[in-house]
Amino acid sequence: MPTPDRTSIEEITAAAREILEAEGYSGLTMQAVAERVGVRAPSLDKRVRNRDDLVRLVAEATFRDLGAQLNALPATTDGHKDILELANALRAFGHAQPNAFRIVFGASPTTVPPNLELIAHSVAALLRISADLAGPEQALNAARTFTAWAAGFIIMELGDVFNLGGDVEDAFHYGVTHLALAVHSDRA
Amino acid sequence: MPTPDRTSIEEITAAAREILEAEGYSGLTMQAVAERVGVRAPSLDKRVRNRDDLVRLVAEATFRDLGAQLNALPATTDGHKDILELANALRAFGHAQPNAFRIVFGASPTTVPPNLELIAHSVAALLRISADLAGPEQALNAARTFTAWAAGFIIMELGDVFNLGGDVEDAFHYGVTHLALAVHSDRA
DNA sequence: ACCTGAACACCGTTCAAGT
DNA sequence: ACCTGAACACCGTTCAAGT
Repeated sequence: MPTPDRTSIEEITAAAREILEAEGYSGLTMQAVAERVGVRAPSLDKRVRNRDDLVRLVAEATFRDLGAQLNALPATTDGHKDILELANALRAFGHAQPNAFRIVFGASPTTVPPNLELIAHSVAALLRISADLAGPEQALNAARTFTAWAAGFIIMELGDVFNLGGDVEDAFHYGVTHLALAVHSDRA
Repeated sequence: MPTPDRTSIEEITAAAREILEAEGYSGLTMQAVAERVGVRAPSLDKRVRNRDDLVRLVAEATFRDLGAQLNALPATTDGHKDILELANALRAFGHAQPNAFRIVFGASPTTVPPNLELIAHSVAALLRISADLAGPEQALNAARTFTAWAAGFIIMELGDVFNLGGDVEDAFHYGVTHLALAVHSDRA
């Protein structure tokens, strides 16, 4: 006799994301998710292979949201302005969802890379701006330089490892403007 | 009747570092460390407050080693050469101790910042090179830009999140050379 | 077909009891 | 003074039993 479903992948993922930010990475337990969606822990196994799989679901959903936000930014003809806006948006995203941000950028113990088309779509805006600044030949290198810097900065900021004083806000602005100039210099 | 010590903070820290790299962050358990140093888990409590404290010990020891390695690099009069060597050394360190590297740079769930003098000593070489390239005024901003980029790049590389093809080696070299040019440009 | 309780092997942490 | 076993409250995961 079939039993009606009491939860879904979507509900489980949403619950996991909330718990991750509220309770931290170690607080994201199968039992906590199960309780929130109203089932017992073993019942999650029907939709989620194991805890790593749950983390992967969170990472993919987060990455999708991040890509949507970055791609929705207005595109101007000024690459320097666009990259600053993109950096600010990425930073705001990291501050809003610090624990998910760490997972997406490989900083978490568990990392399962999302599928290629999701990646390609999520980095579209960054690649466009990078090509605009650095030229098509160096677009990927420029995009990776931006991403590495921004992800590293935000992860360190969230981890509270900027401990030598100075203005962190100023350091972020310094970084993005100098990076833009650097990757642009090849085209001069 | 006093009992002779059967272990020490140093031995515990060394064991923890080995286990961290061999078994991953979640494999770094009090029980595993206790077994390796030859005591029962509760006995660790005499020297280590809790698991977070154990992680802090690992982070500090790792940071100390990293600083020593970076400060031991030969200093030339060519800031561009020096920063490339430093970036390469940092990357080699990250590849040799990926899990500890993540903890040091705030990418891990638990982050307890080490004491200030340890930080100041460990980043001495980087600050010298940054001042050489960007001038004393912008040395801290330049150092933070370098560190954020390098840490982000290495964390992403270790997390295997560079999934769009291209040459990752080339991207690293592109990044460090363009960063050096960018922070140097203010002095021109 | 889905969900459950029970069970198992872990984990960190506390604490009274040993030496 | 240090170490231990026992205990407690967790955790992920498996699985036979229920509906």
